[in-house]
Amino acid sequence: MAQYSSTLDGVFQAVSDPTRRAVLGRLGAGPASIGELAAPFDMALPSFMKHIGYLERSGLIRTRKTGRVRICTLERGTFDLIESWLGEQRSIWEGRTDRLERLVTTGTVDKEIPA
Amino acid sequence: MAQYSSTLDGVFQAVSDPTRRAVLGRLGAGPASIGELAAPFDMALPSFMKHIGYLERSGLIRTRKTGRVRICTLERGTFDLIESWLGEQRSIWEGRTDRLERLVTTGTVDKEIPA
DNA sequence: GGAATACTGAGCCATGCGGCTAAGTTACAA
DNA sequence: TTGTAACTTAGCCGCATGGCTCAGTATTCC
Repeated sequence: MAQYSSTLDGVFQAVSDPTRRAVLGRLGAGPASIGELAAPFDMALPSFMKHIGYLERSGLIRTRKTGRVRICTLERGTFDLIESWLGEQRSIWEGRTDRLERLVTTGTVDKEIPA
Repeated sequence: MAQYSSTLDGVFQAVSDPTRRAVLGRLGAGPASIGELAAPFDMALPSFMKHIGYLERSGLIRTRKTGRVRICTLERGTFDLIESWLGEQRSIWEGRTDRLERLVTTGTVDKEIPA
């Protein structure tokens, strides 16, 4: 229901777990219910639901409930956060010092999406 | 000394912390000592050293000690792990089902670098 | 040699994560 | 209306993370 703000922290954390990456892979092929998503894993449902929770809070997926079934869909746009961070990193290597200056003075390279 | 094996788990985990991302940003401009790297952060040195440890274990940086100073350098190649994962993800969206099949049967999209 | 610099190691603490079970709740089916 | 299916909530457990302090080691400088 609520729109979760996607942060690099949250996205990278979400994606650092193999179970969650597998779920993202599956959802890349199209929406699926919790039950379908959970099936391949030898894990109790409540445990699996925690993973879904992280993915949703990170903004990488969205879910909606229809009847007694919850359907999950991929939020492809959120992956751009990762890509743009990679790009920034590489642009630093290239020696574009404009951004570097800010980095040295503020000690951060974070770029968060506006809520 | 030891070559650490870079896994997606480790790399994403390492990169999910703002302090560590800032360090990577700084190192993008060239090697630096622990002291130089730690300076911008309001944090005790041993705490900071833990971050360096994670970065090194993930394979994102390398360090060597010269005299009493430890110098850190970026391992740019490790960033490719992230990029290739993004690429795989996108190729699933494109509908290339070869990889998808493996995904559905094994329940994983992991790709680890051989030790 | 003695002091200062630059880490390093040991260990404590609070919180978060990834798993579990047991007991709800809600919708669909018979 | 009585089940059953598909989550959901609550709460427990052990380990990891991110911070700290305090003490130790190893270089370098005077």
